[in-house]
Amino acid sequence: MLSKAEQTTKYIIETVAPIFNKKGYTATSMADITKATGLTKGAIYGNFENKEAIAIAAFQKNVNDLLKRIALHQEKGKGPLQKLFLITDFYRNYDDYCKDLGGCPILNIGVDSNHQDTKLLERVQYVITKTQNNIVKLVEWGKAEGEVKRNVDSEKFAKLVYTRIQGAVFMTQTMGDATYLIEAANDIDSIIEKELKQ
Amino acid sequence: MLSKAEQTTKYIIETVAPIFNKKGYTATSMADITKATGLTKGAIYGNFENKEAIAIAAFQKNVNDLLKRIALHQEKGKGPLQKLFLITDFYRNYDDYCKDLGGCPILNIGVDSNHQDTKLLERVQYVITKTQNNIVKLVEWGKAEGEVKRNVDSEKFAKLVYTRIQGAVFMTQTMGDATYLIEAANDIDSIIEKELKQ
DNA sequence: TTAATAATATACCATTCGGTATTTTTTATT
DNA sequence: AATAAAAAATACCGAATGGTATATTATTAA
Repeated sequence: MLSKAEQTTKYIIETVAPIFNKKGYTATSMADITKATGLTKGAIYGNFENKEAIAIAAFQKNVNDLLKRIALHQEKGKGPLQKLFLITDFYRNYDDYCKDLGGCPILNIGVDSNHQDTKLLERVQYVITKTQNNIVKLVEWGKAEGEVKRNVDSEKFAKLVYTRIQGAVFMTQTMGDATYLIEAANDIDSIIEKELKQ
Repeated sequence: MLSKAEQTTKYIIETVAPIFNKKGYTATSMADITKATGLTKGAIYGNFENKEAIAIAAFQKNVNDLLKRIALHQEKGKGPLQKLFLITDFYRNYDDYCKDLGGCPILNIGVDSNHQDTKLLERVQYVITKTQNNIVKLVEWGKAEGEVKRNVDSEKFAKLVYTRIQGAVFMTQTMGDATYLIEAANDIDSIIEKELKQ
């Protein structure tokens, strides 16, 4: 059972996560936070050391939710190739997923934290690296299973996939046009078909 | 000849452009501006209506410079295909180009202005649309010259190119790794070779 | 050279900023 | 129900915020 403080901490993070994601670190004020939560500064600073700690917790929350959802979506398939297709499939509806968050946290905080907050930037870099490694593992698993050609450069492929997706995320988000993401997903799928599949 | 005020205006924009590009609209303060320019608020507000006007002028400056450089680079080639290759070639060194600016203005201001400043966002959207249209025109010109296959979807190709590049820009910028941009350029080049070339 | 005008500096405005010490309220334990 | 401990509210801090009215200085044209 969660203590009162733990409940409040959780409530603050959940309430404030989309605000930090939309406005960025500096542009989000303590007033924004107290107003949104209905709590006073005393309550906020009783649960967090400072504003940066709230921002980091908010980003972490958004990312954890995201990674869980991707992992969950992948469970629908069994082999490495099926799971790869399910990753691109997840991003087909990523625009909808992000709407509640106020945009993609990796993109938003990645850009916002650059030149501004090293701690946050490092966390973004960590998540990107981890996600790319997951793709690498799937490809290597695919090779072991005989589903994927042995000569495929898994690292290069993972970079391509993630870069292609994040580009589409940016375009969809700033142009307000979801077709960028859908076309990116289709594009990656056909690369898998043509260049990976054994 | 530029009047005193015009000189000052130009000086302010040039000085302040990288600051807004790095920190974003809200995080850039008037104090940042007066400190960087060595001018007082009187001088700044004598030349600009408000902070937003400075931010817009700064973004416009960064974009105009960028578009000029791309246009200049394209002049090195003659036909439509050569000019297409020169676009991707420009982005091979885009990381260097952006270092003085403090990042890619399209990416930075696109993300920063979303949910924050409609005027700025609209300008970003305009630049993206214009740049994509330039690629469309090159492909169509290529068809007319017989250099490009008739069945190529020029709109789709332009979206792919721009999305692929902006994704690489984001990755290069946040991971501090220029290979993303280089691999994206190589990737697009081989797409041109395989799918566009007659 | 002088007068009109344009450009910049100064001093100040109310408001908001992130943060904190203290008081009050709520919760949990006996 | 009484008490100790935890959590939240209040009231405040100095500094910084964007913006402005006015004073001063520099430029320009007659």
